[in-house]
Amino acid sequence: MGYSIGQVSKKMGLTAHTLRYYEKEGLLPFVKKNGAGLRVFSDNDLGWLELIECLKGTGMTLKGIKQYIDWFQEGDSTLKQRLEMFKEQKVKLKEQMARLEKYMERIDYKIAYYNEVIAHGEKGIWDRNPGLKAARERIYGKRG
Amino acid sequence: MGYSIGQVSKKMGLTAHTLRYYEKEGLLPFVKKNGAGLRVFSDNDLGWLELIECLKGTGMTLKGIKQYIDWFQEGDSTLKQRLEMFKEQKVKLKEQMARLEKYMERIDYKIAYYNEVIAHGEKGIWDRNPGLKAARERIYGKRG
DNA sequence: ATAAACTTTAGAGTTAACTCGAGGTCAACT
DNA sequence: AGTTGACCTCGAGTTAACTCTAAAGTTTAT
Repeated sequence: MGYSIGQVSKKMGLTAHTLRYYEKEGLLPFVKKNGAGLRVFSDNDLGWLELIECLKGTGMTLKGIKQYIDWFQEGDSTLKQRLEMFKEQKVKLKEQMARLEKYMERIDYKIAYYNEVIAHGEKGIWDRNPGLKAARERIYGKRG
Repeated sequence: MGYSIGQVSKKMGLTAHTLRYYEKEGLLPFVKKNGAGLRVFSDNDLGWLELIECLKGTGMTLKGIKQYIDWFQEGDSTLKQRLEMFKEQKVKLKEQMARLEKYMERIDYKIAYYNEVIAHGEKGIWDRNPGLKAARERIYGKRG
């Protein structure tokens, strides 16, 4: 029910330093301290950390995340802003996913290319492997 | 056949400053200069910039990208390293894509949640909308 | 009871990746 | 001839997000 900073550090894959830094930046306004001044994280705090991970992982800055947390703390008057923020984040995320698909194609091509060159040398590679040639042209256009 | 730094800047969405910075860091070893000392980018250079974008976009640092370019310039003796690098990058990219799918679920949930709260208030939300409740439990587990 | 392990704060330092500014060259218009 | 605009180099400055240190207090294990 209550976790030390070290336990949370392990669970979330963040250093204790980073957790304190996040708190200092206003990202963890709900974390309590016990009588001795040690932080005690609740399950709810872990939920916030997962949300922070999600937003950070989809390209939001800590400042943007803090904005959301501030809105949350302001209460119901900011519901629309918060919804809007997630909608924007979803658009960005979809773009990002599309970009990664493209990158994956390019990397797959590179892997196929290097496999081919390592196996049979560079000479005559396009005649030998028309599929690779097609992939190359799909990705790079005429040039390369 | 030859592009100025300004043209490349527009084409690639990078500032001229950034392009010069990349060159200084050893990421564009093939860019030529004309008699007046102005950079002249070729189509091949644009290809390199696209690869840089791809590797950067899949989480590689500029230092890592430079490593690849150095290997490339060393010639055939580094073919295996280069293949290995792309294979590793592919693994990371797959992980990243899986992470983004998770994040998308969470964001979709948040959007559904805020839509519901804005439309009908927070009271009785779980009874009113069992699908939302199920989504919530799928994403957050027991807590929230 | 005492050592080892963990946590605290405040503040300084680091890293990656830009980002900018000053001062200068050069070609093209007016 | 002068102005405009794009380009050059060099070096300094900025930003985000950590990352670390020191000195002190707390908890846990023997």
